[in-house]
Amino acid sequence: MALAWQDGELLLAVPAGPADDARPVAPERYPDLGAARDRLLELERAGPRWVWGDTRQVAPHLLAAGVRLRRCTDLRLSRDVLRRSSRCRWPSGPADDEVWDGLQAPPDEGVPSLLDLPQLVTGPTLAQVLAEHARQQRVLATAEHAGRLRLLLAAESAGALVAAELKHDGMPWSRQVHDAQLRSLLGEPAAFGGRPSRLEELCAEIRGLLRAPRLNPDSQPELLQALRTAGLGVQSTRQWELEQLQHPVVAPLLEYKKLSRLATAHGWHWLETWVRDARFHPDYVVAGVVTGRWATNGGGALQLPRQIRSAVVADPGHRLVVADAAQLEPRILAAMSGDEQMARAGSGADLYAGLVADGVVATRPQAKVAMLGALYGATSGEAGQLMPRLLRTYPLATGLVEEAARTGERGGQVTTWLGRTSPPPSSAAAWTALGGEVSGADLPESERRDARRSSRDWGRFTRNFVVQGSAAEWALCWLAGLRTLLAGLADGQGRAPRLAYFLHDEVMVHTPEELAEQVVAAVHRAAAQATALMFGGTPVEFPLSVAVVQDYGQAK
DNA sequence: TCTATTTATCTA
DNA sequence: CCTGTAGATAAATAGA
Repeated sequence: MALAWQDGELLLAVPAGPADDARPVAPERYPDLGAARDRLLELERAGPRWVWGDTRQVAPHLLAAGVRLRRCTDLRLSRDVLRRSSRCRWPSGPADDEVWDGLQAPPDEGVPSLLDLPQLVTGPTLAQVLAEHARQQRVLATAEHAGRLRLLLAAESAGALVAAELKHDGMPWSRQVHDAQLRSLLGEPAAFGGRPSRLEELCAEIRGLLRAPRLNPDSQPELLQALRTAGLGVQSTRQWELEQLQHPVVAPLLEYKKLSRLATAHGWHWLETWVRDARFHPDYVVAGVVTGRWATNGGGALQLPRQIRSAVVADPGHRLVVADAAQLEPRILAAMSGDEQMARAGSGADLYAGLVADGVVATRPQAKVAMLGALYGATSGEAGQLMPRLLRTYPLATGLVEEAARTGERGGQVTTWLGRTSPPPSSAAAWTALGGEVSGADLPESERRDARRSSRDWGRFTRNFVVQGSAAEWALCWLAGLRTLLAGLADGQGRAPRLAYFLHDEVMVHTPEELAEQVVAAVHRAAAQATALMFGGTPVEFPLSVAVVQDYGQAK
């Protein structure tokens, strides 16, 4: 069931017979989405997987028309995965590269309407959509672990639908609570974009203490100069370095920096820009991070400071169900590597407590440091010291990330559980230089040192890639499954729970109060489904911490 | 004057 | 010998 915008029309290719019947069919043509709406809903009843070029160009208009389709294949996202994956061979030769590589997110001009669609949308033609889909199916037919790749593409495409819905539905946001919180922390806002009153007070205090009456504390060079003139031998103005100092200016300066950050990143200007109709409408970028995590375009949705989370308030008669996957990355590592010892350590709700029980470390904070050190590639400090025991106790789990690191250091590429492959290292020169040692023998020492360093840097990247990327896949499967389960829920008045937020390993659902317990159950079911889909009968558990709250500030 | 980089701080 | 991953965002400043 393929769909494309072409020459100002909506074209629909509906297969005449069974899926393997390749007879060409004449496309159905509609002048706009409104005209096609009833036909789309009729076809949707059979539960098809819709195929289109780019969800960003289709879903906003479907949502504006009140149409929520269940399943799709986003050919742009699928193509990006398949072209890079080491589990399959992308064919060489002409492949409409310029069409697919040039796809841009449509401009964000408020709510899309039914009428202005054809002008806004430029994308692949229906013929190009069908050709690309056929190409991807051929590639999948001969792929290794094709089932995993298909799961990844389905999850990624479902994620694209979720991202569009999150933006459309928005996150409940209380201007009143946000404004009150800003006023209590920052004081009165300034009329002409100047500093809020509390920041102005702190600025005056800092200027007095440093005897620098014209100092702008937002200017790093000016501030550094002023600190040195006051006799403080600092190298930077970073928080951790300032904290070491014994000087009356430190306290107001640190407070100024913290509040200044809040004012500029999530202050009144942010509120005006991003919140309308009591909803925050963030612009998520699916697979915007190389590891497959999501990114955002403006609005800072993935960096909402804890200070203002209490402004996320459920509507009257509603609740927020906030769930996060506890210690997701180490558990993913245990499942991927089949490390039964680590699986046992994670059999309770707290994997770090399990590490203590295994005698690897003495305390829970040490367990956390050691585990993160293994995932990130720490070699020194406390994490480095704890590493030998971790390696000995969990040889399979730690072996997997060590191997990924070695591969990266050699300039190789690594692949996640479902099949997303890391990019090749950027500067080929560094690898030949390192390379090994043979060809690099006549290079100056400084260049060999640079090469060794970038080799190790890349090793840390590939080490983390396999775990972060596979965790992102689990989270995507969880999210997609939850979306499907939520679609079946509604209260007596036809009100439905809606996904409201997604943050790497955390989801939020905005739901009518009487459905809250069903949503909690759905969140758990979706997690169990994600685990089974990805890892079959793994002994590794993926516990959630779930809270039903009135506002986001009450969660965690 | 406009664009690119640096610095700092926020998130998992 | 090296000194833990992935990002976004804004303001100030450096450079064309």
